[in-house]
Amino acid sequence: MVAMDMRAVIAGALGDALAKLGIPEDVLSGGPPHVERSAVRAHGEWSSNVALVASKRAGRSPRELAQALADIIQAAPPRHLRSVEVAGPGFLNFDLHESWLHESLRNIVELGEDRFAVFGTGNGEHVQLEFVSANPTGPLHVGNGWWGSYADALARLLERCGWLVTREYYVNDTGGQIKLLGESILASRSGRQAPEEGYKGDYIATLASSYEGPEDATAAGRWAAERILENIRSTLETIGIHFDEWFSQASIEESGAVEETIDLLRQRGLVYELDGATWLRSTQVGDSRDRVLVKSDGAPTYLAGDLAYHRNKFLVRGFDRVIDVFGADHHGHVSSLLAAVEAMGVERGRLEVKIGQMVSLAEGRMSKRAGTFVSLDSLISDIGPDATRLLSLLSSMDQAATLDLEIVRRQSMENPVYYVQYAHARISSIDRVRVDRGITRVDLADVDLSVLAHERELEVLRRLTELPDVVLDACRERAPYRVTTWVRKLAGCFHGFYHDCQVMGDGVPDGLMQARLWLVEGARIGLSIGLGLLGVRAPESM
RNA sequence: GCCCUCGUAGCUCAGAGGAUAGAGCGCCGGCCUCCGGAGCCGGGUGCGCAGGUUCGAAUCCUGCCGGGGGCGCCA
Repeated sequence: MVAMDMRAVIAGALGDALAKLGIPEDVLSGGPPHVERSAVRAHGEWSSNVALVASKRAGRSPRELAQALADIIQAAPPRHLRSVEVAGPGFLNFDLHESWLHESLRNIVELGEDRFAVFGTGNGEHVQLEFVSANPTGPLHVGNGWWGSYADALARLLERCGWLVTREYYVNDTGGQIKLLGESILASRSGRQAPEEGYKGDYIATLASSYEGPEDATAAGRWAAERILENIRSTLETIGIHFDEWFSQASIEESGAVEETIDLLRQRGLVYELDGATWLRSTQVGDSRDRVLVKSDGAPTYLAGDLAYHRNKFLVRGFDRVIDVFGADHHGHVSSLLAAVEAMGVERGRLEVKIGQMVSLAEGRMSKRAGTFVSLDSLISDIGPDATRLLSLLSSMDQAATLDLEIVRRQSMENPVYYVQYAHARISSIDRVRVDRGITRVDLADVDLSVLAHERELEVLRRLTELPDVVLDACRERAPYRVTTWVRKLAGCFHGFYHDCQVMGDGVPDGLMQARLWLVEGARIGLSIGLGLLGVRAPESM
């Protein structure tokens, strides 16, 4: 069954009313009509701007048109409608009877965690999500965790909205960086000075002490990269990030796919030779400068490998859509990638590149040079996996963020992680008390929900009804932090309810207790879905 | 210099064409015969600047100012 959709009910009533006035719905000036939740309670539960956008077409003033629509709707009101009023410049405000919220709660409980706020928008299309993809030359930093948490939460949103998602890590296991890594290992092993620009962390010495392979930079580099990658994998596992595929750059270079890709681009007249190197004429497809594909020493550039990789994604494996999530430091790479992929014949729009902004810590700049580099591992052991995820998903990834660790170290309400998890723990606690007292929850069908009339109760219910919109918006906007914002609001409503409305107790009549038990169950479902999307545990006790 | 991105409360951030711009922290003050006080309630400040589009702009467009990032035969 489908969750009750009040927007559809109201939009339907408006459509019928417009039809009665002889106004076609599809050609309105001033943009599409909206039916949305009122920002202010005094404006009813829902409101619509339809009279504002249709007034020119109708040849009547917005308020006049709104009144005409209101009259028609009043004459045959849809279910749950208490009143419809014209307000402001011509808004229609719909005030609903609380039965709307009671029916919604029934729907939510019946659908449950697995079906409430689930959509088929993606239609089973296959999306490849590439993220983290950090060079296996050192431990992950805080930014990798931040962008990784973003991407993984986005994957969960896409899955809930009907896409099939492959999570993939592109492993830069070849090229100059690996050789440099190997040189650093070899230098450390024999007590020599690390090479200029080489890798110098403690992990280099640790690795070097157990390296028993040949005195060959590439061999040593590959050996070290494998071990570092294993550590990266396990770090990501601790914050709930699991990849379906670890795609090796070396494998694509060795397979001949790079040459095939360059041939493909050459056929389109986009490749030329200069100074012994092979160049991509990317300026012809919208880039700011041409780029080298094959260096004069014969080795392919990172771009060439990446283009072959993207050709593989689209033209070999046939993903319908690809989303790359890169850190801000990969920014310079984006325009050439987009341009070249389009030049391969992949329609613009099938490749999306999301760039995460830089992250800093409130208690000190994060800088490799200054030696204040903070590893993701140390962050996780400091504040825990849940806080690491939630902190990363607190705000938009488009904005450079400052993480305040002091707050999430506290075990109190100021800490958003505790705030939302505690709400869930309280729900579980209520259920434990219920069982201890031998109270049975009556079948929902036999419970009268109309006794839920306290403002605290209604707030929780209203919030719950927003979740489907939140999921859809967050997915479409690629903005998982919107789920976080909602979860925090729901938790807030729940704490307020819990404070003012005792569920079980001497003064609480049986009927009200039963209704409240179901409200608590609804809140549990909403919190579980939200936290699940964020990859944050929903604990039963804390 | 060019490209991208972001400027919202003292701080960290929501709001992304709608009506009176919201939270948390910090600061001040209330509330414990109560399923977990790890909580709840109240108190006030703000859309970087200037134009434009629109019935309506924090939101879209242009310019400027400011922060961050990028512009390698590195990845």
